[in-house]
Amino acid sequence: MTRTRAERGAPTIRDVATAAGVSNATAARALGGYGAVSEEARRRIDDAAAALGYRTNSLARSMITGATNTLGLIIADIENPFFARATRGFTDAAREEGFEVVVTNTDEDVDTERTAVRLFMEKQVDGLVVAPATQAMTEHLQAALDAGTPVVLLDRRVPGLAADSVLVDNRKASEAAVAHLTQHGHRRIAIVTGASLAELEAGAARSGRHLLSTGKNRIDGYLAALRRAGITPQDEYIKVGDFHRDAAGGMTRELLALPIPPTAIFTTDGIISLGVVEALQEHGLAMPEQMSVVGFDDPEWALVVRPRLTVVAQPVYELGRRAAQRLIARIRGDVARPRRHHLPTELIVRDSVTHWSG
Amino acid sequence: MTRTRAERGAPTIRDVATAAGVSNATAARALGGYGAVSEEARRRIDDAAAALGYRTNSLARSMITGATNTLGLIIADIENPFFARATRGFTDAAREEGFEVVVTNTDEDVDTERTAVRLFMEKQVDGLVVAPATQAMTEHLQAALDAGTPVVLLDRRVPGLAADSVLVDNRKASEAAVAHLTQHGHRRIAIVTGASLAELEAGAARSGRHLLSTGKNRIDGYLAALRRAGITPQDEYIKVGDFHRDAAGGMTRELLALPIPPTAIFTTDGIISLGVVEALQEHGLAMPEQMSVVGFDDPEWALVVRPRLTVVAQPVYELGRRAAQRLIARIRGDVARPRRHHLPTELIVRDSVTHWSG
DNA sequence: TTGAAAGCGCTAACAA
DNA sequence: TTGTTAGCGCTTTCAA
Repeated sequence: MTRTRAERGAPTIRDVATAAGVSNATAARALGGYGAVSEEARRRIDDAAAALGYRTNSLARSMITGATNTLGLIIADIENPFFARATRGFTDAAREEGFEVVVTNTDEDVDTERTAVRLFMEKQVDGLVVAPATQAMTEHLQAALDAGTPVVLLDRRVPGLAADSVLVDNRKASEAAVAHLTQHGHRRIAIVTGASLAELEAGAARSGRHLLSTGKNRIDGYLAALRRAGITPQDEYIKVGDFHRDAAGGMTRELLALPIPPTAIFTTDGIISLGVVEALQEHGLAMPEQMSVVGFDDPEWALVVRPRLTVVAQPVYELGRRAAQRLIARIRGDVARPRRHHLPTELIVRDSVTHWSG
Repeated sequence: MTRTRAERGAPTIRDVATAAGVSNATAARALGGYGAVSEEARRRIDDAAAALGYRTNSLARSMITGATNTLGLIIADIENPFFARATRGFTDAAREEGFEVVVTNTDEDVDTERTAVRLFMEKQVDGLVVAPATQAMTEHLQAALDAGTPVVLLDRRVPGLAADSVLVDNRKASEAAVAHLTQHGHRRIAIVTGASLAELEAGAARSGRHLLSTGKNRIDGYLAALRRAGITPQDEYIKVGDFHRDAAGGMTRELLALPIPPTAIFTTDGIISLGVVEALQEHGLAMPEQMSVVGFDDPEWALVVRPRLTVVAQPVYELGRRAAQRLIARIRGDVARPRRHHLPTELIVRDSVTHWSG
């Protein structure tokens, strides 16, 4: 099964050329759509190609042109609706421009990410979009850049890396979400958020250092909103776990078991929102009367759950599109100074927040 | 930006060989991990490679070996949680075996599917997994097979195509779901289901011909369950639209506007379930008292919606894994007769069905 | 164990 | 407009 085309009997340009009675080069020009070919020759070549069932070998072409028309996409988890939607935006935009997409999940693991970058580079992808698992340990991204492969960061930034990033202003968006809570009289407000494996292991979550830019900015926004409202942040209201539903549920139960539990929770991601809402329901807590909730990202179920979930939504599909567009611009030679591309967020007020006058 | 490696200054095996003072061939053997190389030479080559920052060009390798270690995955929509989860299973299993994955969305469009197959073949993928948009017009799949590229079908079968398929017994699963309804006394049971664009345009939905094997089998299962219960199927209770939430909502409203509306609805897909539940809520209908619902697939929100959704669940992740495993077995030379690989489904009884004694 | 040489299927000068 | 001739970077005989 591991044979060259010829061994499998697949016709090459040479075969087509012979059959059409022209030279190798002429057939290549007609089939490749470059250079000048007479009508007459083109017809004979097309006929011969059709008769033989000729198919281009893009590997051979890429060897010479140096372009594979393929983009690498490195994300944490395609199953996470955020990444699924961003991927959709990315692949749609890529296709519009004639590019294909190779995808890998890292599960927020830096080693996996490193391997993916290497593999994609070896495959000669024309560019990479990465949602990096950490801010530190990103030499592999720098190496890609050094090798001349454009890199665009999605959803997360890496300070010091000369690459475009496409994301929302997470700090501002979170501040708006939490301000919505303080404006409703809440003063005991918890945050349930996620971090990558490496960071959790490093205890970074605690210290607040090395957090994903996104996670860190969402916590910062939370803290800023509290401060603005004259509220002193409390450590036991800040929960950092991994990006899974069960982890979020566990953190919620810890919050509820506190001597003085919070009256509101800010969840920083759709999957976390799900875990939190589920745990609150299991606990028999009435939302929003006994517990208000604001989520980040607008999951598909936000409208069918009761109360309907109030959220800060980001334009996820557009994030993916923009990442592709920026990357392709770079591939095509754009040498402008790399910058941060911020897309707007929107606070969507529904029913999961109520006034607190405890 | 479209330059060969040499032009970008990327070192090749030749460069490493020169630096290490050995021949091209010896360096290749050491770096490629094949053939015999002395300890001494290997050390010098590895050092030189590291010093130069050498990276394999897998395109060149694939040209010769005829294998790209890449699998093509062609699905309708990565945003659909069913496909997202299947994709995750697929890529996880592929990676375990040393394969990478290229993905494309077809949106159930046959032309897009055809293009994707051609592109992937030109890229010399080692094999293809396809969730085909139709049963008819599948010459492109036959062509792939003819060219020696293994194909495995995911979730849907194509009669007459000599390819493995990995899916559940949709007829049986649907029959079980609808039987659950008849056992609860329901006699006016509707089905809301999806079909591909081509089929909808062809009016196939009406005639029941050319439906996706999966869609068709789910309708057949529904009809069988009705018949078993001595119920005569009614055309106006059979709704076929596209695989989108809004379409499902629209069909639900049509059902509710009927002179004699159904007392229960069977939804054949997670996204459709969402649209249906949403429309029922908007309509102010009490579930399950005024309307019972059974869904196909177990969406993430099934536990946070009230009533919690009763569903027939399929092992989606495992479906993706199995597809990858079958494909890789084929790539490695398995020539057993192609067969259907059925995975088990499970009826998960929750709260969205109640007895009807109208 | 090593090296020389051929060639995978295609594109890209260059000359005619 | 066409053909000739070199390769792209690697693997793979074959002989030494």
